[in-house]
Order: sequence, then structure tokens, then C-alpha cells
Amino acid sequence: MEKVYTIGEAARELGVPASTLRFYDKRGLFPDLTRSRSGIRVYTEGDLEWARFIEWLKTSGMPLSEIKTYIDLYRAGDATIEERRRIVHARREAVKAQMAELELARDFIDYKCWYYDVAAESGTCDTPRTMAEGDLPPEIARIKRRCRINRY
Amino acid sequence: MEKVYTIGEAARELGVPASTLRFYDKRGLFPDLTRSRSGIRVYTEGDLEWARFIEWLKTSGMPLSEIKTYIDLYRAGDATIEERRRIVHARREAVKAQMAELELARDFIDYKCWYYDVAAESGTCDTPRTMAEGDLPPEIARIKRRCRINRY
DNA sequence: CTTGAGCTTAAACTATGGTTTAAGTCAATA
DNA sequence: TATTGACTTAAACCATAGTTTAAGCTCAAG
Repeated sequence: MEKVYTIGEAARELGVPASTLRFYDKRGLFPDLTRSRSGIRVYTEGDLEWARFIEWLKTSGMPLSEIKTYIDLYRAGDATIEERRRIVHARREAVKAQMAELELARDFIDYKCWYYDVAAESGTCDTPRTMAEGDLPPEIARIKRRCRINRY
Repeated sequence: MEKVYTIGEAARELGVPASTLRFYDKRGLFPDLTRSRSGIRVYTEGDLEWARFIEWLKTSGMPLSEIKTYIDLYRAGDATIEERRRIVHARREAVKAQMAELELARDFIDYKCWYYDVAAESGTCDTPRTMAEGDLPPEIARIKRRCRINRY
């Protein structure tokens, strides 16, 4: 017999509160979850794998509503393969876009780190703020231009 | 005289709704914003630059409450340089962590894309699902192991 | 057969980041 | 001078993603 888990055990296993698992269940995010005769949720390894799957989709930025859509398609069987394929491919593009945006944000933060490193050393923000463009490290000058930073 | 903007013009310039600029102002996120004699907000280029600054911090994942903290420190002057420096360095680490997490999520999605590409070609999810580990592309096998994917 | 930990539910509550609404003000134009 | 469009406010509303609460149920151990 495959090992099964109560909601508390599953929560410990997954590192989330049991209330979250109940919330997901209420939203229909566990396609195969069953109950004991007295109504207690019984989590199998397969259910835990669905939970990890949901975690990955959430990490990728997918809202619960779209996860629900995906799961409904999964329940409908092989006839929905194309639609699910479109969803995961769209998600891949969304993740790539998010990573590109984060890289820009990181550059901006890199500039601010440089700015405060210089300010801390000299005791005043005037030093980095009024520095001539030619005196900036080339990468910093590039970021300033790209992020439209003119004053600070 | 420097060009100034009404809230509607500033909103167009920044590509956000005017209601968002009012909301930010109410939260104290415009340290230098002034009003006309009749109470109308007057946005200068410097205020627009603060707005773009806020946008970058938001893109980096900083909550508005922490942006507010940062702005209060900015208003307090050079005595708070060290504290602001700590904030931007911490934000840099947070962005790096977020990028690393997104890379893992992208790998997971890459696996799902492969899965549905194979399923679509054969007409059934059984094909990718039951494929022997030795028949998987090496990168796909690696992701499956790392993401603890056993069934799907 | 009682006790206690852990399970059940619905509903209220929280936090974040806004958006919308209602009622009113201001300033340039017909 | 009346209209029109853009501005003002406070307060209500919204969506997302849960968390907490209150009241009650289940089940293994003593």
C-alpha cells in the first residue's frame, strides 16, 4: 500500500500551512484528492506531487485562477493537450520576460549600490550625484543613461 | 523655467493612471511634490524621476512600505546614507535570489513544454509520462530529478 | 468511555496595491 | 457668464492569496 498523509502531515512534508492546502482544495486545485469515510482529506504521493506542481506554477508567476483552468483541462483528458501546451508555452515566455525585467531592475539597483558606496565613503550624496559622466565607471554611466537617471 | 506637469500629463508621461500617482502621493512617496495655490499637484521633472525610481524599486520587488521607509530616510539627509546603503544592498541580494528562483521555475516549465510537445505529437500524455528515463533528453531527465517529478 | 490532538466547516479577517465613485472646485473657452 | 474638462477629496470597492476564528467532529490511547 502506498503511504498516505493527513493534511497536517502533507503540510509538514510540503512546508506550507495546512490552511493553504485546504484553501487550494476549496479552489479545486487537487484533481485527485479523496476523503476518508468520515470526511478527512487523504493525501497520496500523487497529491503531494500536484502540490509541488502548483508551487512551481506559482513560482513561475501563474495566478491560481489560471492554475485552476489548467487543472480543469487536465481532468478533461487527452483532448485538451493542445490547450495545455499553449498554456505552458505562454508561461515560458512570461517567465523569460519576467527574468529580462528583473535583470534591468538589478542593473538599476547595482547603480544605487555604487551610488551609496561612493556616498558612504565621502560622507555625502553630493559626491556620486554631481560626478562628471566621464568619471563614472563605464557600466555605471551606461545604466544611468538606460534608466533615465539624471539627478540622483 | 523648467517644464511642469499636471497629474494627467505626468500620468501620460509615465504610462500609469493618475489615480496611482494620487495613491503614491497619499502614501508619502513623492518627497518634493508641491501644489499650485489652488491645491493642484505640480509635477516637475524631478518628481517624474522619483516616479521612475519608484517604478524600478517596485520592479525589483520592493513593497511600497519599504519604499516609503527609504524615502523618509532620503528626506532625513546625509546622516542616513549608511542605512539607505544597507537597503539597496539587501535589495540587490533579494533580486539575485528571485532571479535564481525564476531560473528553476523556467526549467520546470521547460520540462512541461517538452512534455506537451511529445504528447501533442503522439496524441496522448502516456507517451511522455511513461517514457523510460534513458530515452529522455538528458536535460529533461535532469530537470525531472531536480523538481521531484515522478508521475507526470 | 473519556480525553486530547488533529480534523471539519463557513465566514470573517488580513495585507498589498491599487481603482472607482460621489460630490465638489477651478480655469480656459464659446 | 455658462459650459466643459481636468482637477480635488474621502471613502468605498476590487482582486489576489491566503490566515484566523469559532464551533463542532473523529479517532487512537489511556
